[in-house]
Amino acid sequence: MTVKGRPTSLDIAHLAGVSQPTVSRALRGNPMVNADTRRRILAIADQLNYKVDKNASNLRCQQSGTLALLFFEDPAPDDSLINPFFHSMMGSITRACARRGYDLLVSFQQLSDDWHADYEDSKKADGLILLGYGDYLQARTRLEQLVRQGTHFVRWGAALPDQPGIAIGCDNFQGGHAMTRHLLDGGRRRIAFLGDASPRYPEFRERYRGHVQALQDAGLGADAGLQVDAISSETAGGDAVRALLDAGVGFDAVFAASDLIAIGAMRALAARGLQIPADVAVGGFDDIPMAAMVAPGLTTVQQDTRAAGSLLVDTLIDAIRGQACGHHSLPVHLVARGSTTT
Amino acid sequence: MTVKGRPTSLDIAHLAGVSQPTVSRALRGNPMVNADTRRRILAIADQLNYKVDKNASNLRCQQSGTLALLFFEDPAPDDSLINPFFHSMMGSITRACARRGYDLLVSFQQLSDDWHADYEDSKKADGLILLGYGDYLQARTRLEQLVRQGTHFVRWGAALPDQPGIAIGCDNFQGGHAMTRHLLDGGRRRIAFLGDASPRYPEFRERYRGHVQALQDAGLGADAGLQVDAISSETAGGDAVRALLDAGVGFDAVFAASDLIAIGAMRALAARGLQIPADVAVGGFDDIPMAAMVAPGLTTVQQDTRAAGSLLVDTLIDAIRGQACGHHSLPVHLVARGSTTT
DNA sequence: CTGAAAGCGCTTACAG
DNA sequence: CTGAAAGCGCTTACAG
Repeated sequence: MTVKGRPTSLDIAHLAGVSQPTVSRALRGNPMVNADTRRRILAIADQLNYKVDKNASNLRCQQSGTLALLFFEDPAPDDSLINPFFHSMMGSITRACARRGYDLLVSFQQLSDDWHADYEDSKKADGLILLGYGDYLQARTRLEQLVRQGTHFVRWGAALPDQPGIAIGCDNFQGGHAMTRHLLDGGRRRIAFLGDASPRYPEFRERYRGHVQALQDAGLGADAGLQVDAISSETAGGDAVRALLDAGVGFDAVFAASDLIAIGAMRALAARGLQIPADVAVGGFDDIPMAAMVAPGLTTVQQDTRAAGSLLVDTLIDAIRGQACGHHSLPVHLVARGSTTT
Repeated sequence: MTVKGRPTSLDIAHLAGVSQPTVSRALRGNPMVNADTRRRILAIADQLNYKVDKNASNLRCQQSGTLALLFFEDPAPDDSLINPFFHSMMGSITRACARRGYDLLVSFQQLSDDWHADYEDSKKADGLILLGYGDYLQARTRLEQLVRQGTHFVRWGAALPDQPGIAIGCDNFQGGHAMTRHLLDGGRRRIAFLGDASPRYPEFRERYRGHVQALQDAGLGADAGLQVDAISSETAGGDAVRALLDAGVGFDAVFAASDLIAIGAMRALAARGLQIPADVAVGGFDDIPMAAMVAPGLTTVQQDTRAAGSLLVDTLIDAIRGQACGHHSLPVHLVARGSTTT
């Protein structure tokens, strides 16, 4: 029982003495097929290590059983670290896809370029997952274009009402609020916020809004001089702290909009001889693995990447199947470590 | 100029007033096509946002323009950290694929399960890249099966002569040798080696062989009592150090077969009140981002993941195109930090 | 330089 | 329960 090259369903049909469509039916578990016939077919297929040709099958069925993950990275000149938070998301998305029986195409995109987002148009994928697309205002036009084209997609980001497409995110406002309340509870009063709080970065902005709300809840006002823009990198965190120190702005705590910023800030503080948390408490956001490794451990707001990955995949599959779905935001969880407590 | 649903090449043909094959030729850059005709076709295709249906194209051409990355992970009960080294590899493989014009399917595999390695059989991918497949002796049977089936694949691992398929790895022997020489140069004489040195983990074994060779080059013998098995995790590193201390084995340096092991070892040493590097110097392997973050910084052997990713992808594509290729090993580079020097 | 024809390997109505 | 037929959207000899 041998066949030249990879076997086709026609080869199986010949060997089983049935027609090719019957092989197809048996393989797909069509209940109409006689049980004996099915068994014979499956045995032969197994023996020949036959696998359905997905190109043929997908062409006929007009779908691919595949999702595409578009991961956007800054074209950093120094080839610096990708935010480990996204690594974690990528892992959970991969696993969620496997659970749902979808394959996953992964593509790293340059923010500067035109997006290479034609996986659905070329029928290689049934939908897209967008991760880390940078400046929201710049991305917005392209997101709207995807919506217009009828592309199925979900993105990780701020789940705000007026945004195009479907966004899944964590409750950034709540996270920002929790961190600042935690710092206030520890007796801190002058809390610097490191992170871009403009509409370009809606997630950071929400964290900042939560921060301001917590201050107000405590009867305090937000000091604009204590907010410093920073993108999510260690370098930016160090720069922000140095800018504050050099400007002579007094502060007893730092709330960094991401752990990478926080870690950069911790280094810069230590380099200037400041003790953490004695002189300055530091809080972050994400709970990347490094947060637990640095000394002292970094207090941070944990995002549940496992739930996030599942929800992204499930929501996208719902959208592909034509089920209406909207934004969704996930609860967060404060993890207290040595950088804010003694 | 509108079309119901996603446009096909036939739609373009109608609009351009040519036959469908001419559209196909124009789109693929066939030089036979009249320049004016081509321009007209491209303009229409662009306007309709037409993309070639990859399922149809791949079916006809019998290839997919896609590679599959099989990433094996231990079914760790605690959902612990994936070795960050593999994250880095994944990034460089993704980028290398993009450069070569291939798409990349990513699949996380459970070590325990049967491998889900039928991407090539089902024509979803032209070849496989294997990363982190655990115990080599257990994997060997499956690797041999892939070879027998004629599957195109490359794997990251020890590039040793008698292994099935094509392996790309770093020069583990050289790396092991360099680290131990570095520790000896620093005046250390009792160097514990943490890592499984059995044929189950050929990469660790090579690192160990390099270590032993460096000892011999210095006129020293290897003390079997100083080698402790450990898989690549912080937990295993901590366990190994505690086992040595509890057994009362004296040592003034630790050479961990991976950075994760080293970091676990550093924590365990610190917990027992030992100073790094004063009491015990610590060296690792991989140069994961955390190695630079821990205090003191971890001296380690850097693997060039960028070159590795490119080489894996290039070699696989060569193999797919029928070009003979063999194992390949990449140079390594010692990075000295505070864990071994003052 | 271009068109008519065949065919990649499936899946799914349509008959029987 | 099963087979003959059509067709998914391309690409590539083969004619002209």
